[in-house]
Amino acid sequence: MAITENTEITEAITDAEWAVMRIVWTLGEADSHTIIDLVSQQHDWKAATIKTLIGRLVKKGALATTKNGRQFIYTPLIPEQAAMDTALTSQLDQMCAMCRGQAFVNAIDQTELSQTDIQELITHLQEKLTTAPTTITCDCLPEGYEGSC
Amino acid sequence: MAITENTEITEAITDAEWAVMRIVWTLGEADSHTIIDLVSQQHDWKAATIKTLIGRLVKKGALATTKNGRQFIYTPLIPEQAAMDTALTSQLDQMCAMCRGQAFVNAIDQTELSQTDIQELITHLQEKLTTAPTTITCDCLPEGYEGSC
DNA sequence: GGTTAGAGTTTACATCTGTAAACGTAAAGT
DNA sequence: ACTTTACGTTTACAGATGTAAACTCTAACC
Repeated sequence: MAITENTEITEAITDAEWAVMRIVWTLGEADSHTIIDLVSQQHDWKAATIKTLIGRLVKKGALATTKNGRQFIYTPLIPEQAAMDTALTSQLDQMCAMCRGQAFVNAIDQTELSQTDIQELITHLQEKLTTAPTTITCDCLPEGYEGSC
Repeated sequence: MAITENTEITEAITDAEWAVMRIVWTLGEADSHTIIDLVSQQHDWKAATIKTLIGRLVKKGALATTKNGRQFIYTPLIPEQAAMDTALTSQLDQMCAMCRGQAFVNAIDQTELSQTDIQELITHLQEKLTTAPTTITCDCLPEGYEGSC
């Protein structure tokens, strides 16, 4: 007797759907009017388009609905940070293991980070350094093949 | 008089196409037989499928072809690191600016990095720290709205 | 109580992706 | 020269995604 069926929270959120989720994550909950209003100010999408995105997010278990009079209140069923982690990690997982470090360097270079963020990253990295391997092997070729990019 | 038409190197590489690109990036160049052979060992795809992917990559300007007898030699037209950066950055760009730091922390936690990588990251971060803002504002809502996630 | 507006649902449709068979053609072997 | 191979191209097709109109109700207003 689960509250929500929660068959599998793990349906990937598409690029367009991210825009909707960000609104709901930030507000905590929102009705469709609010979502449509705010998303329209960021993207040149018709209300109908945003309705479709909301519907798909509900169907894929990313948003919960609570009846409120004639309309629904939408709330996130998956945490924002978890969605971000999943998105980043799946992207990284398909890249050469050996090159991921450099990818981080470049991504971090191009990202505005707060002093606190940076300090936390440094701390984590220093901790990670204590158990880090000397080298990471390129995993672009199948088992048994040599090569590195 | 460009060597290659290079209309726009910026066509995104899809998940399946990454598998092909990684082989070519690692080998520097490869004929289709080699690509099909190696990719088949990593993915349960038919040769025809891999041929399709190669064809699409050529069409979208990610791979160059050089005739060699009855077949082609394929070479990357976009650098691996650039593709990785683009993929990561576009992912990050659609996430809340305020949460990106934490996303990095989590992603780095789940990624194996070499001592050298980590040290380079720390150095970069220490450098970045000198000009970092105290806080990053949540940019999930449209201009003029308050809110943070 | 009848009308209406607006919320959610259905339907639509082109393009992109993943996956693959079929085909045309020229090189390679006999 | 003839056949076979196999490389690249064309075609196929279902499901995902972006984008949006049309439709169905029911709650709200007069």
